[in-house]
Amino acid sequence: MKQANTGNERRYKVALPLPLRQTYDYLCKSAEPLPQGVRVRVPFGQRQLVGYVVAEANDEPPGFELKSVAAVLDEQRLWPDDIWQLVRWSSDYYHHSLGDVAANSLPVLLRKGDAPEYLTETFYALTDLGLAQSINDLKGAARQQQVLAALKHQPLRRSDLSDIGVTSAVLRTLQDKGWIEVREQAPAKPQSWQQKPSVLREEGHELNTEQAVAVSTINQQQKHSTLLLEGVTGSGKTEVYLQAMQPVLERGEQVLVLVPEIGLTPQTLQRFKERFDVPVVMLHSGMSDRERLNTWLDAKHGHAAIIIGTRSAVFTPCQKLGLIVVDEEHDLSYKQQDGFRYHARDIAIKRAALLNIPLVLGSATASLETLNNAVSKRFHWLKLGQRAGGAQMVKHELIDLKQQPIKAGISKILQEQIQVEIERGNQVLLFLNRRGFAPALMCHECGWLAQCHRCDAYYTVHKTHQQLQCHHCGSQQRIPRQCGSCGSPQMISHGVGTEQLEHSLKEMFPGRGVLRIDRDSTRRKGQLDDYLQKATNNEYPLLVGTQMLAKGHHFPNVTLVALLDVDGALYSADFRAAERLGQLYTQVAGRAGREHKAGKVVLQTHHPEHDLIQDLLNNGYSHFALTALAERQQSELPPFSYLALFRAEATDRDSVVQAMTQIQQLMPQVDGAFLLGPMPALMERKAGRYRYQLLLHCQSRKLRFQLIEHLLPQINALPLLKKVRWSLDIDPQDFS
DNA sequence: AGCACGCCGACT
DNA sequence: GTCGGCGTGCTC
Repeated sequence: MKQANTGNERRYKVALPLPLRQTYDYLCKSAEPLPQGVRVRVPFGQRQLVGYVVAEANDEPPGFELKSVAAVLDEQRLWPDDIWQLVRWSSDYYHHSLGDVAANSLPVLLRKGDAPEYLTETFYALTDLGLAQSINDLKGAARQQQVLAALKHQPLRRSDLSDIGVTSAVLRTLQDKGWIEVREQAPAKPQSWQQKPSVLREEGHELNTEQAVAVSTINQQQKHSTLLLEGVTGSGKTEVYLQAMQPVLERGEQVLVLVPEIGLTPQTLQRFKERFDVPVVMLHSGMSDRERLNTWLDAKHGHAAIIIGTRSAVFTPCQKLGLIVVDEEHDLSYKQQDGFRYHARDIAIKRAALLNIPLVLGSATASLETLNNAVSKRFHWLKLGQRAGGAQMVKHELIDLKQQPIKAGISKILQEQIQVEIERGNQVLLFLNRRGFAPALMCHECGWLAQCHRCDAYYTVHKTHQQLQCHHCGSQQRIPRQCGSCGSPQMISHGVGTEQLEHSLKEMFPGRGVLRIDRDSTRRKGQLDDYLQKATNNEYPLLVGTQMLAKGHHFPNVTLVALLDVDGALYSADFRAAERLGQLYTQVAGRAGREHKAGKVVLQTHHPEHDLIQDLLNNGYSHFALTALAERQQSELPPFSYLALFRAEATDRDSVVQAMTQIQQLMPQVDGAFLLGPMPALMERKAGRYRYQLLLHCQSRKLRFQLIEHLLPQINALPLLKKVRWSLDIDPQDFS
């Protein structure tokens, strides 16, 4: 073996997990050059960081003394080629620090420098001496006899032995005799699933024509292609996924399934496990760091056949990946909203292209980006129109709030309809996207509204805690007894939130149970699952909830769903608001009347004549979305242009505006690109900071890339940009 | 991002 | 007199 100090000293470019888009040079002695991507522990200022080798440096060395790598953590890079390429591509595409992208793509323990190994566990095993013992010679020692018998086939964990009643004393005795020994080893992995005679545990369901076409189209793909599987709730998307996965698994290839954050339920996992006799693993936020690393290793080494996970799972290495599925591809949780602002769906598409494998995007309410790709034939477009299992189609109704008496946000007509349904023993689901008791506290005498001191927003009234809360910065205070302006004691709440809705429903329908599901009522761990279970079991006739109730849950007994207030989305400053309302409406409609009951969806609005609403209700999401797409084309918005959003915030307004103006002035005049702003964010002041934005529109991704690459070094050289907090968002989804 | 250095207010 | 607030500047 070569001595380390006989190696040559080389200089390396190292990417660090910082928001800085630059590498740092370090020296390292080794016989062979370090491969790209290898983790190194390096001194950085006063601390030590885990960095990633980018390349051996061959430029002019800097004029100061370099530090040396403290430890080389890997012999080879941790990522297989496709993931390493994906990491590099993402860093370019999002103009984000390579070190931070690399760190984000790894489980926490690897980020911190741990070895990419399963945690070893303590096992007890027979020694050669122990193996030679005749068990029958131990007639007087039943426990010892039991241990020897148990260990005869394989080593066991301490906990396995405890389970069969073995005490430490017995083990000690056997150890002293030299018959058993303690071994540190990784847990045994099951026999490789690729060798199994059949990957199926149970046969698939019979497919309708559309499903069968979808499955066979997916299975015909020999190389990379993206397929949009468009189907309303209940049309049997999951069954298509399952049957499309079967031949992939039979070839011994893995499947990666991405799901939205809250869509990751035990039921999802169960469905896969019931169908396939292969190892299924899940990556989600509830797992410990160690569990996540184990799962990551299972995927990388091919022990896991099906890998299900949320956004960050798109970077999970796989030994032999054959198919990627992105379920509910329109879901916002695929876009990371801070730091490395990537979109997991887009990265998944890139990954499938790199691996030359098919990718299925599933949604009842495809995003306009995806829909446009389907329309222009870049994606295969597979449609499931029928509701599987014969569930009946839902009816819909618009209630014009202008002509209605309203109580706690519920119109008279709606109240009557609720009454009818609950008397029949059915459940009713009411959506209101505003938690708390009321969205404002107002003085009855002078109209003064209690406003957050740190944000451009009103306080929300929370009666249960007797508090005013700001939903934007989290500040809270006691409900004042007097008006802050005229001193009048007549303070009244203004508007309706879910908390008030719950109270009012209890008064309107005495003796009927009301279950409220929102962030406030489900704060405790496990509470959400518990409530969802109670809702599914028909324990409450009345269900009240915010958006979090809209996705992925099946309430078979719900026959009436109402969106209490959709006006906000109709005249929003955010050009995506209408698309989201269409998605919410369609998702919610899918909640009503499944199984064997007819369902109805009711929308309450002051603008029943609004084109968007009319289109949505009369022609359905697809038509609505195509109309919206045409409008986007007219106004050159995504997906017909490519956006980049510069955000900046600081405690004083002038610095922010000036900083943004300086960026604006750096921007060259180019055909096919224009810059909008500086403009204040939708909420100009939040948590005591002023926030401004600059929006870059480009005709092509290439132009956007070039412009930003041109701008970034200049921006970094501006002194004022060091005084404000700024960030860059590629393909922004949210303009708040 | 951290972490240190630095210069101004309420406390054992 | 000091502890600590977060503004500013730097990290190979």
